[in-house]
Amino acid sequence: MATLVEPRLPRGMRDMLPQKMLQRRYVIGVVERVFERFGFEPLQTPVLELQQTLLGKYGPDAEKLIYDARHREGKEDLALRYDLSVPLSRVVAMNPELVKPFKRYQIAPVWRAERPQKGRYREFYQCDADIVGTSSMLADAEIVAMIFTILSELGFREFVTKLNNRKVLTALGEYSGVAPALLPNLYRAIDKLEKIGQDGVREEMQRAEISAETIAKIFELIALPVDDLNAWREKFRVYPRGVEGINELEQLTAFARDMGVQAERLQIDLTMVRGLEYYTGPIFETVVTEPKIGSLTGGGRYDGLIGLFSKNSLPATGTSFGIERIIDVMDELNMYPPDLGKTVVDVFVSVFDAERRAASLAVAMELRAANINTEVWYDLDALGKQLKYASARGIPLVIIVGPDEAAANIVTLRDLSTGEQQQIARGELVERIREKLEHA
RNA sequence: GUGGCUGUGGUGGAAGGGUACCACGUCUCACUGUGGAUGAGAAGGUUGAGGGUUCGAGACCCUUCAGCCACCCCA
Repeated sequence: MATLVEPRLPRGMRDMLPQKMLQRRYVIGVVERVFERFGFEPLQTPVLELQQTLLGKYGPDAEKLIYDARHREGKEDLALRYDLSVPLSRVVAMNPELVKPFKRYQIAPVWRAERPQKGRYREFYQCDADIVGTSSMLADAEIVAMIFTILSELGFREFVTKLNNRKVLTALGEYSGVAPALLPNLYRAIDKLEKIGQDGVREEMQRAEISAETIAKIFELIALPVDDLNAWREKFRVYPRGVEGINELEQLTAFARDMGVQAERLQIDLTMVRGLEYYTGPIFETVVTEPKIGSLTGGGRYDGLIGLFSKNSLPATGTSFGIERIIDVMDELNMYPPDLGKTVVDVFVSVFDAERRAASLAVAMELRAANINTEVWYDLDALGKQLKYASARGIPLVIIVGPDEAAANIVTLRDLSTGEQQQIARGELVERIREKLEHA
């Protein structure tokens, strides 16, 4: 006798039951449609990559979270993908014939062995859209405009995209004279400004052994008004990368405005840092402020990444939507459209008795042939039981084919939401049900 | 990865150390050509797992796993 195995899920992973899948499909559908409206095309890549493809791309902290995926007896060193940008870069490097600029989107699971929490899972979907092969700030701006379109269409009202530039951060380090080895610490500290305030950041820097003099210089910079880009340019006069970064930001926001993005939705934040090591230019992060739920997207320009896979380096920029967080929030606030049903099934065809079963099956198959999602009942049970089932499933329409109907060559159509019933001639079956579904 | 909190049948909750209870849900039956109602009944847990203390543990201790929160990091 086999011993029972306790059914359990691996840490940080979850099943998506049908009800949940309907919601996910809705969100993903919105995102997909907008991606395509902006000219992005789908791409799929294997969930496994060679370890060498992934290693050395994300920085040491992130790298620890990569799942090893070697086959017991296999010879290849494999890993579960950690994000979608690195696989994209690999694809672009392997397929030089792709017409540039290459715009693709990918909505697929990635794996990170982090400690799970609400809205943070070890297996989660990323929704990425990237543009490869242009250095134009218009590409970055288009990404930002697209983020806004998607969030608006999902029903979010208040959000703001924070913009910064890696070049500015680099210049900030140069200007203040931080030892290169301490740069990551510096960035980490700065990034917390909003959260822990100036004093907190100062303490953090002191702990990171950044000299008092350096700290003073950094605060001198941070204190500059963010909207006065000229002041920044002035400070960075002898640090051309910094000026370049500022210019890029200026251009990016100008382009975004040309695409109808409201000025107050863009916030240049020279203290915003994104962790991934491969970013080289503008970086962005969209924060939803009402309701206050924090960062829902993150992205930026990574002009060097493809060059790690190919002699022909190509500039690239893109964003990733935190779709899991979006779904969690939409669940909490019930932001799904009211017509998002409980089931995909439109019609339930009841079976009256053995004599009438063939008639019911014929009706069901006719509806299915007409592309109407239809279920039939399998056993010979009382009508009441069948209706109870349809009702519990949330199926909107029920068809009854009993002796009376068979004799008159009609069927009875019951609308479970209203309780209304009507007789329909067999010949008009599909047509009438279509009408009914459209009005629902 | 670090720290804290939590862990009881499918779900939500209850049980002052003495051998698990309630609600909802599920299933069956009745109401028998029509559901979400009602009535009757049933199944389902050894209290996340493992060990210990005790005459005796869901309750105390240890270990472990998981979830949640904070940190880290990030989507």
